[in-house]
Amino acid sequence: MPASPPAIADDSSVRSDGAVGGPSFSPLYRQIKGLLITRLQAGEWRAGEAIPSEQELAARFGVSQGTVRKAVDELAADNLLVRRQGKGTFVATHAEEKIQYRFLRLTPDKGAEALGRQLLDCKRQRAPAWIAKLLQMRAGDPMVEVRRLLHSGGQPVVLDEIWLPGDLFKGLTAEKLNQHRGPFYGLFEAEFGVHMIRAEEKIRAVAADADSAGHLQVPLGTPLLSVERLSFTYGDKPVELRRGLYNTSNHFYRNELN
Amino acid sequence: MPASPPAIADDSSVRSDGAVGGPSFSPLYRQIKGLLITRLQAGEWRAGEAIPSEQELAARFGVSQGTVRKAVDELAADNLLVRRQGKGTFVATHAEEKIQYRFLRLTPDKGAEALGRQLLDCKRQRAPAWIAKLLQMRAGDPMVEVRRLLHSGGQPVVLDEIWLPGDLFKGLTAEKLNQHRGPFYGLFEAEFGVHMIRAEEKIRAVAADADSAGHLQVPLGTPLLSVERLSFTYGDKPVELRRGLYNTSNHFYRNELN
DNA sequence: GAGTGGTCTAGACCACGGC
DNA sequence: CCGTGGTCTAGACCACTCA
Repeated sequence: MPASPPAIADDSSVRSDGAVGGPSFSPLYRQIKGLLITRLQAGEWRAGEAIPSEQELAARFGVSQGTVRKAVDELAADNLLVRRQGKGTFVATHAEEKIQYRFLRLTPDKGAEALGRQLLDCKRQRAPAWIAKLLQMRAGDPMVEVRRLLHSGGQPVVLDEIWLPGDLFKGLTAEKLNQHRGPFYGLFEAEFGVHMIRAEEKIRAVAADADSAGHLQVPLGTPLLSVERLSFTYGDKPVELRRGLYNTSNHFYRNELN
Repeated sequence: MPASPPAIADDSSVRSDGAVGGPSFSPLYRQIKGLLITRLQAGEWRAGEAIPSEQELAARFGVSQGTVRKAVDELAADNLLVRRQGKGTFVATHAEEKIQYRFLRLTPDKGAEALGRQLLDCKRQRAPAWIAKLLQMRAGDPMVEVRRLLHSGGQPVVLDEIWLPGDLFKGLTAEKLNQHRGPFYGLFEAEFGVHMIRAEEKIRAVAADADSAGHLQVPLGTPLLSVERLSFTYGDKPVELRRGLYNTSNHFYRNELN
């Protein structure tokens, strides 16, 4: 194929012109990236599975391997895909990763104790307005509410409240959550096909109230880290709201700035 | 130049072999990247200035433009360089950026008030052991200590303590800090040639003590966000330690997870 | 040894910015 | 108009994994 202007042989309408009023230009590799995201979203390949080789994708889309490569490069940089030389390119997963809890930035001051989990509660309710708004639902829509504790070295460290859209997590029960090993996000992928690919957190310092002080075994009024997390799947669709209270007397929240 | 194995025509010894005991392999573009970092570190191009064009660098290093491109791509991803189509590639700077305070993650709950600064203190001291350790100095080495407040809408929001190696910041005085407009990091680049390119933060919730409560105008014991930041220049050399206490009643610390 | 991703090259053409 | 970075292609060869 000679160096013809961007045009994809597969499907979906794409443009290469700079027509007035539009996004004005989208390089080929971004269009390929978009197609791949669509496929991922549709569940064409499951979490942890390999996607087709670059050669095969190039043939399928009617572009050169280099163009597919650049699309895959970006998806790997976005943590949607994982490249493994000699083996292939795989759909990123929260399960079976060496780093458990990919989104949890809590670090112990010393040591590296594994975290223990204790489920407190799991019930279905109607979404209050403020949660519905963040999850882009309507107030009163069905919602799942989960409460749990994370322990480190026998001491409770994190009290989490988790809210999920009811229609996406239909069969979710306390039993399922208890049976499952590893992070919830692994379960969400395997059982409900929901991939968390990105999240935004808002962090504040707050004083422990009666409930949190009780669960975290600290005096009333103890300063705690409040971490409000909104997680997104493909297409920037919010699918989980979480509010964690962290006891930071022996742990800290680690962050890297670039 | 035919497709000969990696070998740089410019200078510096590089290897392409997989000899036992070494790092075993370093692609050409990474070696180029290393050379560019060396140049940046040496101050060959100042903050905000353009570096030579890709063609020129390719000629200088005796590699193809594509290889230089990949090196520059990584440096841009690391925020050491900024690409501007049609204009050139520039050395990243904390000054004259639209986003002031590149490393400050504090966000107001509503509005977007500009931050006011108030210098409290600037004195030269001898480094205590714990600071010296983090800054990779010896205890007792000369050190500059700065204290300042950040205001938002007339209210104090952040109390910062900043520690800098004395030998790197020789002429730093309260007067200089007060005269300067914009973030300290801009001044550090222009006056002392010190570029902050990366930082690590440890975040905790703490209770306001007498000093911080006074400066932030909150009751004693108010929960505050404690943000300890260690900043690095080229070569992962730590050059600034900072401890900020944030009043999070009307602001939050924003973070993005990928 | 076959198949995968990873590197390097060379050349053509496009988009953008400023003269 | 020219020079810059940005895209796309085609082909060669290298490094890694696994059967």
